[in-house]
Amino acid sequence: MARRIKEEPIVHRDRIAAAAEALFLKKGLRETAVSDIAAEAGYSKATLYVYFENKEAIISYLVLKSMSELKVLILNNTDQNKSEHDNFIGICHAVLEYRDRFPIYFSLMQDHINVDFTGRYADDDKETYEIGESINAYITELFDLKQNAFAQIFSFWSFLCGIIGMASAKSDYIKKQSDLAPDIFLEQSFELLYKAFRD
Amino acid sequence: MARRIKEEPIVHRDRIAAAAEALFLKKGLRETAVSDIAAEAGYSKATLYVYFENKEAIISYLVLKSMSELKVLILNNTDQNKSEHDNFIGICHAVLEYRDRFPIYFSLMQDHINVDFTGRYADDDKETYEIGESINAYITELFDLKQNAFAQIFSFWSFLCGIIGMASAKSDYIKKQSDLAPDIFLEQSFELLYKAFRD
Amino acid sequence: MARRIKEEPIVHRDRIAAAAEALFLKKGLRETAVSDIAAEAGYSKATLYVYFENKEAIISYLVLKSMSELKVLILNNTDQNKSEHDNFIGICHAVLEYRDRFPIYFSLMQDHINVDFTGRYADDDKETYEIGESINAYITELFDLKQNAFAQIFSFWSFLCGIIGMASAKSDYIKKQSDLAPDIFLEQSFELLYKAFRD
Amino acid sequence: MARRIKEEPIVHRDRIAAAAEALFLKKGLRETAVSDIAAEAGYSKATLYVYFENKEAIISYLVLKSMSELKVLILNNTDQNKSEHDNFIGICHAVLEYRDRFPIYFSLMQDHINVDFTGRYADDDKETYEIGESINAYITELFDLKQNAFAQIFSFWSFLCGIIGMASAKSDYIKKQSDLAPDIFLEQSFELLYKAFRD
DNA sequence: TATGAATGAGTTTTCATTCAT
DNA sequence: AATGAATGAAAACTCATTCAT
Repeated sequence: MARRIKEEPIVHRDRIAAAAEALFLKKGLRETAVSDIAAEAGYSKATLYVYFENKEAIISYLVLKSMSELKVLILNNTDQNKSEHDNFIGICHAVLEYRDRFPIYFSLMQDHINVDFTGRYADDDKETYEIGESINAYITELFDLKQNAFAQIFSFWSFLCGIIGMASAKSDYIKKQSDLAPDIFLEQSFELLYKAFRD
Repeated sequence: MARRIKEEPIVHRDRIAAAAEALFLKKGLRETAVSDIAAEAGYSKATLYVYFENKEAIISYLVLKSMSELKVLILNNTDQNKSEHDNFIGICHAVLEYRDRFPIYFSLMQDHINVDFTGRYADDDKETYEIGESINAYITELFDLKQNAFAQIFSFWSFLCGIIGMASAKSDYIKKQSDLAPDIFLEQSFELLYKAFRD
Repeated sequence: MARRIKEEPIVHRDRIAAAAEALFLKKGLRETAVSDIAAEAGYSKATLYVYFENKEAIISYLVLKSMSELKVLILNNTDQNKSEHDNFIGICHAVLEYRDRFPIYFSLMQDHINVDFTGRYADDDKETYEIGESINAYITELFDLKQNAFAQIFSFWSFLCGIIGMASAKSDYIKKQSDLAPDIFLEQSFELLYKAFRD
Repeated sequence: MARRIKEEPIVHRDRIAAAAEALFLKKGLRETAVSDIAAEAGYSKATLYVYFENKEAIISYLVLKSMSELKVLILNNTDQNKSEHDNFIGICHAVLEYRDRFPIYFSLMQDHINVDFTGRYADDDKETYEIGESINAYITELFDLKQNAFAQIFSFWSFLCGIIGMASAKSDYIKKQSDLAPDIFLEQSFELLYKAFRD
């Protein structure tokens, strides 16, 4: 292909990451070959390896970027001046928006956010972890959690990811069995969840 | 190998499934090759294809069997004479036991229990679905759910699978951040969840 | 390709080994790809991996076979009833014949005959080693070596492989600088070497 | 084609060659990538190709330089006033030192010193050849060889490289089978070799 | 019914080399 | 004089699946 004008490496990384994201979404992680990503991004396979150590590093990079966006989404959907209830629901909505923007990473999260940084792509993974922790710190402050802050937040995330993940995976089933649009169903579930955490 | 005395196909299927289960558990789904399963089961690779259309069909069969066991577990952990709270926690424990027995299928559940039976291994998948429905019917009766039975049960399953799945995936993280053993943490979460559903 | 009549695995292994040998000779070890060997042998690449664990295992097998032949060559070129001098020269000739039959393995020998059997293809490599030891034992007896048998034999092999290897690699140079045909030159060198070992 | 130019380029060539040598020594020839050499030398990969036609040319250059050092080593270890025996052993030690300094090139020698100068890196290879010839001339004079000078020297080199190469490659084997440290073993072998050449 | 034999279609990764600037 | 950017070509190896017997 035509030689490119000199660009910052980050431009290439982002172009590759965007192509990878599109394909992961369309075909799944394992089913997307490095050569597919290269073709989609308009580079040769070898060039990918100039910008990313390997396939795993592309994924880590993508997870990191999505985590940053999740944080922004959460900040945008909450406000110290709002009620506890509204902030709670705001976070639920942030995660919902996140799922719409990054359907892949949503299901990845469970596997990719680890405490174990012994892997090789530790740089990105560690940063991802730290953003996650900063989100948790923000929530702790927002709700003025005292006791058991960690356990409460961890439970909350688990429940929330559980319901959003399942509702996404089984939206047809929900439609078939109830008359609720999946997102209406989710609104109800968020309220249910709120009951678990208030007082 | 020596020709076997004629046996019911189901015997072969179960033998193969048992071998597959052991290997999936030890090495994971993708990492277990069909030839590994054949060797473990004492058949030739080609023979597997006599009893199962392909690898995916083995998984479907296994999911079906595990779903049956989940139902048994739930029946064993609940009792019409117990309190609502105890039955609620009983089901949570049933799923916990299920995760201990079938860690693989637990994480598979989200992907494998579908309403869409247009696939090729519909027979087993449909049966799996039906067992699931019968579990839901049992729960509806047990808690005497009237309004919104489906939505309530679906939410419950989603929350429960979310918390158990996350706690399993991140047990190290939990240990690092709190002083709770994962299963203690889960007990607390189950109680939290109970708050969401009691009136 | 047409399905083959059932044959013993060893037939396939030998067919593959023969193809590999021809290519190693023509193009060198590193320059011969597994797919070249497969094509030459008339199998698909995947089939090679049915019969050999990997490329290295093909080489080990080939080295083993050549070592067996070397032993035969040595036995054929020596005789308890002959003089020490004739047996000495007989072994030199055996190695010369060996080089003509297996030019590749001759240069491989230095790398492939090890005491270290920690490798994965230990089976063949170990057998190779044992044949080597049996050759050494035979020579010890043939020349009635008492003291320092090992050091003497090891020196002898080293000198002999040195001269034959160099003469093969530099036959043009020899022709250019002297008027000797390489093999005449070698005869003289063998006699020179004999002087080193006779008392 | 290499056109020897000016003064400055040689500085770059030497810097590159030094980096290459260090890496070849540490990781081996094939295992050292051109990009490794570039990084070690502090140039970009493309710049290497300004100073050397390709990787092979770097090796040729290195072989040339090592050949020069071998000559120095030989001169330092011999002396017209010493006995024939001492000079013989002196040369053996020179090669031993050479192997310690350039383990890579030692094993390369057999492949790299050719009479065939039709290759593309003829300039350096030819010079290497000429230094080799000058070493041979020196030895011819040192031992006052008359008849068969070439054949004697060639045999000598072959035996010597054979024993030193094998002793290096199989030092573990030597230790296992005898109680000799490899270099003690070599001293004995040098004496053995001397017997072959004295009248 | 059972299987030995074979393979097509991949997979990730590496690296020497080129060339416009 | 120097290089950033890009890549073609190849490498070793894997695995689910087929089919003649």
